[in-house]
Formats: sequence, C-alpha cells, structure tokens
Amino acid sequence: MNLDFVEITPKYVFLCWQEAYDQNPLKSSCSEADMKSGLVTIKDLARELKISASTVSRALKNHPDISEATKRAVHELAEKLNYQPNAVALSLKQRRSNTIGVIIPEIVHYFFSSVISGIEDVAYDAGFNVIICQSNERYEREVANTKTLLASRVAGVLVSISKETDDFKHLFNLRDNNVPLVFYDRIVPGLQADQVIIDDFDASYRVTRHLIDSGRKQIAHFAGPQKLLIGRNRKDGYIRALNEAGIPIDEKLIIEADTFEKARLAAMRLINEKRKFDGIFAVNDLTAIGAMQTLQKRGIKIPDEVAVVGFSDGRFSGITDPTLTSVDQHGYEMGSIATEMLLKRITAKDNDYPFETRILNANLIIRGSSV
Amino acid sequence: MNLDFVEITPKYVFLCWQEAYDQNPLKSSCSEADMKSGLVTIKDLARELKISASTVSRALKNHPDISEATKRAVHELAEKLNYQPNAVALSLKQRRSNTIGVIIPEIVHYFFSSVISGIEDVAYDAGFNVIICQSNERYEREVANTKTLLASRVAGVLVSISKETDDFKHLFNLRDNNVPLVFYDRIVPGLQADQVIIDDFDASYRVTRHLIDSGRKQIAHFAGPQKLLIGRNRKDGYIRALNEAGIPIDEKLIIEADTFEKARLAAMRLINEKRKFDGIFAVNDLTAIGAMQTLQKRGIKIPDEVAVVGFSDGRFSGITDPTLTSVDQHGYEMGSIATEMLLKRITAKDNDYPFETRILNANLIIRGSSV
DNA sequence: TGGCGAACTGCAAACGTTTGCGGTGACGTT
DNA sequence: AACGTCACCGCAAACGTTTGCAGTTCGCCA
Repeated sequence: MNLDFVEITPKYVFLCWQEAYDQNPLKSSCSEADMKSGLVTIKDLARELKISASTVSRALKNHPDISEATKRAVHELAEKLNYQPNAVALSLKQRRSNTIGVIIPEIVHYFFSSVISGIEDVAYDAGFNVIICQSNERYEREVANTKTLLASRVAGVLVSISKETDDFKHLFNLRDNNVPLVFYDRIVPGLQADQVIIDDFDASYRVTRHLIDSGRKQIAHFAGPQKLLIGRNRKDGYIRALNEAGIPIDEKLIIEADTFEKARLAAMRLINEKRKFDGIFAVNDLTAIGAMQTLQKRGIKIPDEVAVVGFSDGRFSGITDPTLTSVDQHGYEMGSIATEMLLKRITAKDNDYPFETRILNANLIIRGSSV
Repeated sequence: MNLDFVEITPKYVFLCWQEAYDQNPLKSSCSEADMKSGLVTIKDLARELKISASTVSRALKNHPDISEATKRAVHELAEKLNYQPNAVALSLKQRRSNTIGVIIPEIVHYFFSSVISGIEDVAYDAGFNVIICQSNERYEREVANTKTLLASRVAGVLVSISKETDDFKHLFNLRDNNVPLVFYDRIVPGLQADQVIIDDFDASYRVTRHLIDSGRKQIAHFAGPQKLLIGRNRKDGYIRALNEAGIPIDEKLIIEADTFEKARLAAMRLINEKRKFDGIFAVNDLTAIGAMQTLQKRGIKIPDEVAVVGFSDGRFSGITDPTLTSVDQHGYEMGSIATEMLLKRITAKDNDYPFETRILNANLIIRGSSV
C-alpha cells in the first residue's frame, strides 16, 4: 500500500470557488439553554418554558392531554433551539434500538452492495437505521459481529453467512436473546428461520432451456465448486433441462471453472481437444466473459457458432461485445424483501407465526450473446 | 418489479442436508436471572452474587479496588450467563455513542463500496460501529440523514455530498453540535474541514504523459461534465500535459462524453469525420470501453493504431480485450484514511488543531490497451 | 484501647426519555 | 354546600451503565 500523500494546499483543486460559506446564520439568537455543551434536550426545553419534562415530551408528540397553547410553545421552542430527540435514550427506555444489523460477507460486490441498498431504503422508510458489519468471509469476524450487534441491542439482524462459517452458535445466541433473524442468500442449513434466497435451480434450468429452445444441442457448463450449494443447484438445473429435452449428458462438457482465468483455460481446452459444442452456460458472468474472449480470439463467432450465457454478476453484461445474456439476481429486491420480513417480525405482537422462506425467481435476461 | 414468489418448501434446495442443527446446547443450566425477557444485565449479575452493581461494573473492567475473588466470581458468572454489555446505556451515559455515521451518495458503485469497506475495517478495529446512510444523490435525503445521525448521537460523520447538494446548512448543523466531520471524495467548497480527495488533475496529467511518452501525438479526450469538479480537473490535467509537451490543443478532439453509449457515438463521430487520432483518454472506464468497442468494430487495432486509457471504475479494466489501462482510485484507502482522520478528531482531547486536507495520488495502472 | 491506614464495597446521581398515576384548579350539577 | 367532571399538568420511576464519594471492615501499631 504505497500511497503518496501531497500535504500541500491544493492550488488547482479550488479553481474558481465561490466565497467561503463558513458563516452559519442559524444558532444566532438562542438562550443559554443549549450552550452547555451537547445538544439541546427535553429538559432544556422544560427549563426554558418552566414546565415539566413530561409535558414537553407529551407536547412534542401531540398527546391529547396537553393544551394547544402549550403544544405550540413547545414546538416553537423546539424548532428554534433545533431540538433533536435523543435516540439512544429512547432505545434504552424501550430496551431496544430502532436499528437493524446487517452481517454481510463482503460489501465490494455488485450483488451484495445492491442488497445493502435495498435494505437501507426499506429500513429508512420505516424509520430504522442500519448498521453494517462485514465478515470479510471470516468466521471469527462474523462471531465478533454478532457480539457487536447484540451489544448495540439491535432490533433485528439480517445475515448472510461467510464462506468459512460452519458452526452456528453465534447465530443461536442471537435467536436465544430474542433478536429476530432473517437470512438472505447464504442461508444456514436446517435452521428454522425466515429466509430469502434465489431459485438457482430454476434459473439455471431456464437458462439451459433457453439455449435448447434456440437450437443448441451440445451445451457446455462451466460449473461452480460443487461443495457450495449454488454450484450444485446451478449444475442440477442444467442437467434437469438437458434430461427433459432428451439430450444426453456429456461429462466432458461439464468443467469446474468459476473465475475469469479458469474460464479462459477451460474454453481453450475445449477447443484444443476439438470437442463439439454450440453453447456455454457459465456459472457467473466473469466466467462467461472469459470464455467469450477465448472463443473470439480463436475466431469463433458468438452467438452464431457458440451461444454464451452467464449468471448474475451485475454490471458487466451490458458492456461486452456482444452483450451477455445473463440472469438478474435481484440483489436490491432481495435486500428489501428480507428487510420487510424482518420488520414484520420486529413489529409483530406475537412473534410465533411460522417461519417463511421466500424464493425469488431470478429473471433470465436475453442479450446478444445467445440470439 | 414483477417478482415471482414460490411459496412452497424448497424440495431441491435442501438436497442433502445434515440433520437439523436446531438444538442449542448453551443456555441450559442458568438460574432465573436471565429468564426475565431481555439480555442479562449488570444488575442481574449483582443480584445473583448479592453484591452491588457498581462492584460488578468495576470487577468487569478489572478495577484495582476490587478483590481478586470478587473479580473471578463476576467474570465467571458473566461468562456463564453470557453477559453482553449494553452499549446503548453506555452511550447514554457518555453522551456519545461509539458509532460513526457515513453519508454516501450510492452504495452500488465499486468506488463507494470500496470506500465503505475501508471505513468499516478501520472503525471495527477501533471498536466503533458504522451506520450507513445513502443519500441516493438526493439533497432532501441527505438532510434527513444528518438528522438521523444526530439523533443517534454518532461520534463523528464521514460525508461525501450528493450531486444535488448546494446548500450546506445541514452540515453546519452537525458541526455546530460538535460532531466531527470528515469529507471524502466529494467535498464542500470553501468549508473548513478535514477532507481526503483524489488528485484528479495529477492523475489525468500522468495518464496523458503516459500516452505522450509512448509516442502518441493526437490524443482525444472524452471529458466529463465541466460543471463537475472532477470533469474540470481531469480535462485540465490532460491540457497541462499536452501544453508541457508542446502539443497544440485540438478542440475537436475534446468531446463531452461520460457514458458507455455517448462514448460509442463520440468514437463513431471521430471516425466518420475522419479525424486523426492515435490515443483516447476517457474520463471513466465505461466510456473507455464504449470507445474501444466502436474502434474495434471499425477494424481499428488497439493499442497499435489507437491507445485507450480509462479512469477508475473498478472491476472492468481487467476483463476487456485488450485489458484497459486505467487509474486506481484507491477507494478502500480513501475510506480507511478518512476514518483514521475522523477517529483522531474524535479521540483528541483538544479538538482545535488545524484541519487537514489529504490528497491521494491515484495510481496509473498500465495494461494492454496502451502499450 | 484508641487510632489509623489499607483494602474493599456500596450509595446515589447522572445520562435523556417515556408513562402510569395522582394532583390541581375551574366549572357545572345536585 | 358538597360533589363530580374535565382539562391539564407534574412526580417519580425506570431503562443499564459509570463514578465520586462515603462507608465498613480489617489488621496493626502506639
């Protein structure tokens, strides 16, 4: 990490700035109440108006017991002194914060950042904050995250487990402390809980069907690791479609290759071994793009000679040439739906309705690489 | 948003799961103390051990006043009952939470999500939580975000302003309430504050120098909007390099085009108008990729006939053919450095040391499209 | 026997809210 | 004159911590 810092005042950066904005017109004519140190509190308002804190509290939320005159006075002063309710005091009182925790493997992925975006939007609309914890795919870190969230007394937690995680005590710990839990994308096998996942099997099935329907007969699959659920489900969908169409499975056309580089090598091998194939279904977009590049370099026309389909990785599919047929994983929707499910549990009076599993049907998006 | 939900129990999803994990060995032999409802508190420990809460509190942090015996007993019980300190009570007491707020335009961008990642890692190591607020590039939302963060009594705020924002009262509001502020990437003109930014001018200058040094003489610039600072700075760096090399500026070779589609059109136009050019410096990677595609479609060899350089957008540069020379914007470092600056301010006893502006030198990464 | 540290531990207040309950006038009704 | 009603407001406790200060035991020494 060799960064160079230039500690000078930037000359060219502030080329033509307006005058300094550095005078603030607000906060001019206020009494001594808010000058102590921190922010102004209900007590400050009460002292100023010579009424009790309870009255101020009630007035602020328009409780019917309070006279119009008092309400007006309170609201006016609150406005003037720029009163901001102290959420942490409230959280303490209610024994729960209006914050939901998110445990996420790695933010820096299009899919996961879309999920966060969906979470954030829904939570925001419901008046909830979200605190984000990255596990960085580490089990230890994930455990620490649950402790942090527990300490913050979050109202609920959304979690997608790390690749390392195969012990779930920390999650049970959350549940045992009555913290509602919703899993998204990477769920915990066998744990009774709300969860929302993608129907990988169905999506892969439809991808393969699409290739078959457009006349392809020898379809290769660049598969993901078979120890991962998504790897298995995607391969199974592919096989199912082939079976249904009466196309025999050719094991030589199924290659475990889930990265850009591996895909290039795999495609190279297929060509060098002179295997016949007229379609490739890759387990993710990067893999598909790697394959495409190799094919094109060998002069193979896409989609005329070989159709290529990817899976999900976000922003890439639109910028390849030809554009890449792929599957939309609906990260944003996954995040927003998971959050809705969580909020439902949080606000439910009796929390013992059955757990729900939502399976999102990923959309096949047909682009130039397959038609 | 037409999503199909399959509400059935997934048949194929749980193919070969192990037995249900759904028994939790913990939380078996505990007294009635933690059975009330919420989590176990210091008071619970105190009641159980028949000592005062103060003693428990002190014992937990190994205060020298407390006897070894008591400490041991407390720690043991805390462990047994799985005591988790209540961070919100602490926050209330300290009149400040150990949380830092982040205001970010849009999470779903490689650059910004890297920034978050950097923030999260540093904050985590310092024992701070981060609560994320997306402005979605909206002024209104940004204002609401500051209110939220103020209500949560965050210890400090990291902010990158939205594209809409040109009124900064809400930020002054934060500052007036003694909330330390650090700006990253999108700073506020003229506001005295800590900030960390990228040296766009220098990076562009070096990009252009690189093209010149490798023998290019007619270099086009696909520019960003000139009302944005980054647009101007990047163009200025380009011009400076040309000037220094004694190459005359050809206004016809400077085209405002900052999207994939606009770049394709712009490249098309250059070709159709039969302009001579042997290099393109694009204001971002997508633009560069759009240009590359058009060139390649017209049979122009990259980099032999025309060199192409992009700027920063993350994951794309490695997967094009040829791979794209670009500039690494160091999002992660920007996030971590900004967080370090913020933490320094938060923990400083006297907070009136001068504001600091850190300018990160973006790295030029030379790849296949320019050599 | 009284005094004096030393070694522990507890009391109580505070952080900023919310809320059940009780109180105080004013006014109208018997 | 006594009572009830109504509208409005305040008391106090609670949420879970921390911390200055004030005890309360000791043992020890003079």
